[in-house]
Amino acid sequence: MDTTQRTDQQRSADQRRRELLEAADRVVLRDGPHASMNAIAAEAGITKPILYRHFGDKGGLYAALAKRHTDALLDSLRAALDAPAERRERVEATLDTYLAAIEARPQVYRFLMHPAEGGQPGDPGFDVGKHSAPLLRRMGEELAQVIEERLDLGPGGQQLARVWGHGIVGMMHAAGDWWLGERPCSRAELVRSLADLLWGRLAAAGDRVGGPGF
Amino acid sequence: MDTTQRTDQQRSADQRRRELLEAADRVVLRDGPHASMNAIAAEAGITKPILYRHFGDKGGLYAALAKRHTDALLDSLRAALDAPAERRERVEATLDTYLAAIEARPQVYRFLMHPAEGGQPGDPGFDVGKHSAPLLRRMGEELAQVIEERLDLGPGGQQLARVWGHGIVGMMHAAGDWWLGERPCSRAELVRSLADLLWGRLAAAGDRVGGPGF
DNA sequence: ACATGCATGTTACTTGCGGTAACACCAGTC
DNA sequence: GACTGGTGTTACCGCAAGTAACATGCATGT
Repeated sequence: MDTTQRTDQQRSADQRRRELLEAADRVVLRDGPHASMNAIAAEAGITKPILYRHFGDKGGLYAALAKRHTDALLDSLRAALDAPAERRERVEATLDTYLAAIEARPQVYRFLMHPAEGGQPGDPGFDVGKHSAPLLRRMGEELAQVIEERLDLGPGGQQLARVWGHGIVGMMHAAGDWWLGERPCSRAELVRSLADLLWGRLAAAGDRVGGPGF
Repeated sequence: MDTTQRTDQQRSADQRRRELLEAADRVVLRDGPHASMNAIAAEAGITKPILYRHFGDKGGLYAALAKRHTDALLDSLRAALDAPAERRERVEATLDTYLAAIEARPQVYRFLMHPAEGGQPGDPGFDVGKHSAPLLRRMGEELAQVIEERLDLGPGGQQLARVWGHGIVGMMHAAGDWWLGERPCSRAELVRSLADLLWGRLAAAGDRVGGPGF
């Protein structure tokens, strides 16, 4: 077994894989998550079985595709999270980074959020929590880690950080999703409003005249 | 055209529709969102074409099904939101109501959150925002309305309330989804942590030793 | 009584997609 | 020149969505 040959083959295989992923990317970007394996294969200039040899099944391809974009987005977010500025500014930068990303490529975003597969055909249907958008989970965990590292939350802080991580990510996601659909305001306003929410303005707001507040 | 006859037919049709929906409910609860039209028809003791006559297509059936559960859940949430207590207590009650619901029937919850269809086959693929879980949207709008009605948020308050409504719902959803999968703590603890987040504890927390905070 | 609607139900089909089996080609290696 | 391993193909299976086309029960109008 020659090492150089093996390396060459490996490199070429990886190269091929990357090409296939880029083709798949184009198709998903054009057709949305409904893209069929046939269409992807055609875009790549080949036929289905090759895709299956490389990625196992559709879930595998989608997972690989999702990983690429998720990694890229997470890198951006980490950069915003690590910027040298005070807390509020960092939070706003992170929110804005995420929103800018989904605004720039809504198709990709939509694909990442709704893989809509994940469950093996033979599953006894009860895997809630595992399949819902891995991107959200990864972002949640990442943010949780940052929070836990940098904030002093007292006893039980680690768990609190995880809850907050997932909660904040979910807030960002849902608000972004809604905003992307209705565009009721500018991105900057949205960022500001969300940061205000996280800064406790909900608790601080006064009651309206006429009854007890929410 | 006799009115009584028409009414009778209508009533019977509605009755049938309800029966079909309940059968579909059972199947979805048992098999998850992968339930096939054949399976649902079999459960109802009939065959496919009848389902299609009643609901148009699978999306129609799923939409009808989702509406039932969404309405039910929203009623519960409204009750929690309207309880006679102070703001923090209401928020906690609302969070707890939602979490209790998804905890009690994860299959239903999962079905509601991942319809995974929605787009017409002929769509020119760019309807981001419309298809992602109608339940989240409805809850967001509902909460926004409550917030706007009861809180004095100053100028731009209406828009702020909408952002917050969707944001809070998203936070609740994502945290609940994660919690349901990992069960890292009790429901009460989760509720408390999320309420703390909304109450500004993130902004108030002190930096950890060794560097600027998040 | 008989024909006319009309809703309800069926069987049998088409279409399209995920996934696979079997075969063909084209390097390099012994 | 036979052997091996990777790349590629065509042709197929299974399954689920969705659709004709036909059959039946039951009220009505003449």
